[in-house]
Amino acid sequence: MEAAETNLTAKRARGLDRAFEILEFLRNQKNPMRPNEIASQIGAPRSSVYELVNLLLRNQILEFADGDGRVYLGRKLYFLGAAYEKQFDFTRECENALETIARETRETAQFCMLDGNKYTVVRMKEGARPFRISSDVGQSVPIPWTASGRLLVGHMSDQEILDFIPSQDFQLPNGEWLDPKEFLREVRDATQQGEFTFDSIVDSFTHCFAVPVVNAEHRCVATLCLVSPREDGLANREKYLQCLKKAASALGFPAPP
Amino acid sequence: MEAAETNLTAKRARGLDRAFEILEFLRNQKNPMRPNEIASQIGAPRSSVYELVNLLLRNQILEFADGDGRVYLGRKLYFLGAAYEKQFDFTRECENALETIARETRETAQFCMLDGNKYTVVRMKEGARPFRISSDVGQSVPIPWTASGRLLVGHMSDQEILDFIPSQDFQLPNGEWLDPKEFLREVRDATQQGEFTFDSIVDSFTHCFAVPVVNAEHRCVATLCLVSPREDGLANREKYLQCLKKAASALGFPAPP
DNA sequence: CTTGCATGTCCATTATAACGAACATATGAT
DNA sequence: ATCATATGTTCGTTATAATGGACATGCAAG
Repeated sequence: MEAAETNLTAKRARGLDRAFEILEFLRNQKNPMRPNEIASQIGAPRSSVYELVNLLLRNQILEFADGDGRVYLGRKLYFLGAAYEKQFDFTRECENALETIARETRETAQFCMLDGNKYTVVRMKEGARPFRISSDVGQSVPIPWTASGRLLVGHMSDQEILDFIPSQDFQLPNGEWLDPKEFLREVRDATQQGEFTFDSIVDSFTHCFAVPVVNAEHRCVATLCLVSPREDGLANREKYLQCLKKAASALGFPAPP
Repeated sequence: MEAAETNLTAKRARGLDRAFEILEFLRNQKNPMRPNEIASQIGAPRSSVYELVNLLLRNQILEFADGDGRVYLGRKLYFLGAAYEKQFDFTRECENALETIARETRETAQFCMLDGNKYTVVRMKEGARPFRISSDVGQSVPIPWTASGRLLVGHMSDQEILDFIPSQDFQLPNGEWLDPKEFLREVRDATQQGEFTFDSIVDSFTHCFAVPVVNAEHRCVATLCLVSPREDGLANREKYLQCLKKAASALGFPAPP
């Protein structure tokens, strides 16, 4: 056939990939949905989605969520996730660390990791202030928007980083574009210093602190961070950083992910 | 072809099913394994397993666990599991319930559900005794071996139950066989009473209490149970049951799974 | 050295999975 | 009544995924 020049000729997607696309989509929607709706939203053939959804239902990876045909993530995923958590048991130590940090600083403490090529808050402990600053656990956020992002990609080469982060993620919430060169500089700097702090890009009133949690190979596999009102952040900078670093070094991490 | 009489002619397995078979296998092994090893253990073609493992690695469903080719359940599963947990938020209430029960009784309290056609402990709070009785969270156990099992299948018909539970699961750990008829009687009785207690089948020194946690349709979707030394169980029977039932009725459950 | 085993890669074959399009049905708006 | 939209099902076609077997490598036992 002639139209071979662009290989965008609507390739067939693999069942496995579609399946995980469905799971990821439901995770982002945070609500049960109809197969039909899923198909149209993710741009997949309906017949394929129906078949996959049935397969996933059979495996308890999905479950019917209401008596009305809507499906959502299933129990099996919980069990598998729990098994992961048990093996790489960051939770327990992590919870302690966040507890300590939140108590000592009275600010909101977070434990963050990469989720694919996005940043996400895995665990959070809100601070003790009357007006607390918090964010959603499990949300996927563009890496360049976050302080932690500067540390989490520190083990990659410049080229790898640029290939890894979707280019549109350099557009900040206010519409401005962050120069990738500038970002790379900050990455190198942050990684070398073992810290990164800045006035948050995603709003106008918070200051963010991030320090790396490293594994045996000295690779940053997660971060501990603190979100504070700007003036308090500036006033307590050294104290906060020290608190974070102490907690981070106490978190012993095993294998290289 | 002639050999059509048995359709055991080594059908091709579906990628998705094999994939989940791999995940489930790793979950049971509780340890990272080589693709090769996985293939031989689950009796799947090596080439298929290698291809699937690579696909799963790409999707972060699996991760390399040591620098040595071994793979284990990945971070994405944790995130998906967390999303499930958030939607059907049994965890928070559940933790409270277990806490209360364990405090009031000083015995080990558990929150249990079905995992496919097995019984599993989802959450546990150990009691306050000098010698505590506990069991592994996340282990799959034959339904007939447990007190909770009598309640968890209560919504099915006799025939459905017998089809659902693998027949060899009626063989108890000591080798004896439990008569399915007897089991069905106990199921009906337990479901009607809203409780089941017995001297545990899996050991010689514990007594188990189980009460149902029901959803809006009055279907048992989980159980709360208590594991105590036999004499204490007998001595405190009414008190323990009342404590469990109070906690169970406080656990409000939403949709039908 | 040879042999065997465990591990990983590559490739041709063919059973089948993903797909699109047609069909079926209900619901609500015009 | 008519149309549009959302939902779910069925089926034939064809691209391709699952498979077995050949090949390559490293390592340890004989």
